[in-house]
Amino acid sequence: MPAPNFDVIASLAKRRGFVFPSSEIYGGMAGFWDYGPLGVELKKNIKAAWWRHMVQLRDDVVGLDASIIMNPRVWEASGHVAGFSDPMVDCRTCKHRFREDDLKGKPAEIACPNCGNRDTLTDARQFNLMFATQVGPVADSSSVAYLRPETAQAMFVQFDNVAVSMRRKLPFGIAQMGRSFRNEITPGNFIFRLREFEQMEMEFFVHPRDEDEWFTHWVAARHAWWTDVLGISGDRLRLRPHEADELSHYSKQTTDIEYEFPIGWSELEGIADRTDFDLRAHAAGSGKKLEVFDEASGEHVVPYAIEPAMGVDRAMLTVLVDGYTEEQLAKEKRGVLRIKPELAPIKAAVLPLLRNRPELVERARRLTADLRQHVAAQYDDTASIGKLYRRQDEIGTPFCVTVDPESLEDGAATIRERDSMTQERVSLDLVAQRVADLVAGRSAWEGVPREPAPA
RNA sequence: GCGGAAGUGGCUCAGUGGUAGAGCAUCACCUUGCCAAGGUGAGGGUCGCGGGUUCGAAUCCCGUCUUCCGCUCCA
Repeated sequence: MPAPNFDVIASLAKRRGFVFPSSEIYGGMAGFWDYGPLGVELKKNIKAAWWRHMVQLRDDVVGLDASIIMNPRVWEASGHVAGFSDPMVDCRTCKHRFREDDLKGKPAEIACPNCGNRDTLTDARQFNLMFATQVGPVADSSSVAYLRPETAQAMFVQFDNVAVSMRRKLPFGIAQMGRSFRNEITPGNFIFRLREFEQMEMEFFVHPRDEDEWFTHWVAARHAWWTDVLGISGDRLRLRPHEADELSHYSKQTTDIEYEFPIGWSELEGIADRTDFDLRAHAAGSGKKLEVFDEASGEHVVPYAIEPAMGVDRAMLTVLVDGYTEEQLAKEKRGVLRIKPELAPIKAAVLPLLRNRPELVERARRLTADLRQHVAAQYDDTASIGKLYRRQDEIGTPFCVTVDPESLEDGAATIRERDSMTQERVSLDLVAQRVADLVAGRSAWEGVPREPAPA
């Protein structure tokens, strides 16, 4: 079965409380979306899985949580004020659009490269992708500040504070997750391209001589994370090295991790070799040295940064798209969200077989409270048992616990697993622990490098 | 931002000038003994928003917002 279209996922996401259009009752807002009750859980779990792998399991990466608004000089030094903008020129005749810097000459003086007509090109229109705001009571040019278009810069700007306070030597990384803002010309494709989004980025600082092997290491490690931790289908993922002419101004080599969406292969994460571009830029901009002492060579070096950078929202979209399947039943089709238990918003649902038996309902509710001590759990008795299963299948709940009249006698309940459709009878007192163990056991980490690979 | 298409209850859609309908979903009660059973009943839309034409507009016109496709861009 091919990956479902975005509208199928967007529909499910809204209907079941994962993602809502931002400020929908006022007509919405392009490029902005809200995460509903289940969406916030799924997103939180994805972020936790990243942090766990990126920071907790490694002894060479530390975290950072920087402010969204920084001194505007940060963005001047990084090149974003000047370079994070795209002067565009349109052809009024053939409707083609060009980047101004791709044109050979001034728009007013040349013919359209596409249709050949003259006097048809518009003037270049500036489009800075950074949102600007004002800091302080007086709104003038000196109070202009920007919402960060990426989280990365803070890790370069705070490089020295982190290295010194944490007594770091090369190689080491700084990881950060947080909101970024870009005034995209064309947001869209559900939550694929947003104007406000959340990034998870890590700058791994290495000695320049180790650049290539660490780059290779991180490409492999990040790919493994998508398949093994998020459980994304390997055959819908690919690694795509950038051609020389598509590299960013700061990058020496970049490899994208792409997923085959219905809209085509699209970038989920980029692993970029940013060299010493950023540290040097901020050293020059601030006048403060950003370097480390290398004992082996007895020299001060400006480290190279290998950067795995991904979008949280895209990860969530991918988990939904990749996990969604439809099964054709006798007269209806059922949607099933097959996602890793570790990521599921609800780990277990307690479903009484009958709801007109007070003692049964009471026991099931008590079991739910029990489960909540271990995992996110939910109680539901508002439909027939089959329908209750379907509901949970559609939102990705891996385990359903059925309490039946026999439970009151044998003190046991049935745990049904979504993916294997197997059932096991477990003592009521042990259900919570058993579910917790199952969730942990089904979220294996095999194949994911936990230790730094290159010596 | 440009070109094209679209915007009716939570979802999918019908309704093209005369005071909003269906299926599914949701809720309540009854029923229901394991994978979207059944019965009865209920709630929910003024038709994206604003303006105009008209005795009267979801239906015509203008504007606007949003969504989708393409250009473009990136996490």
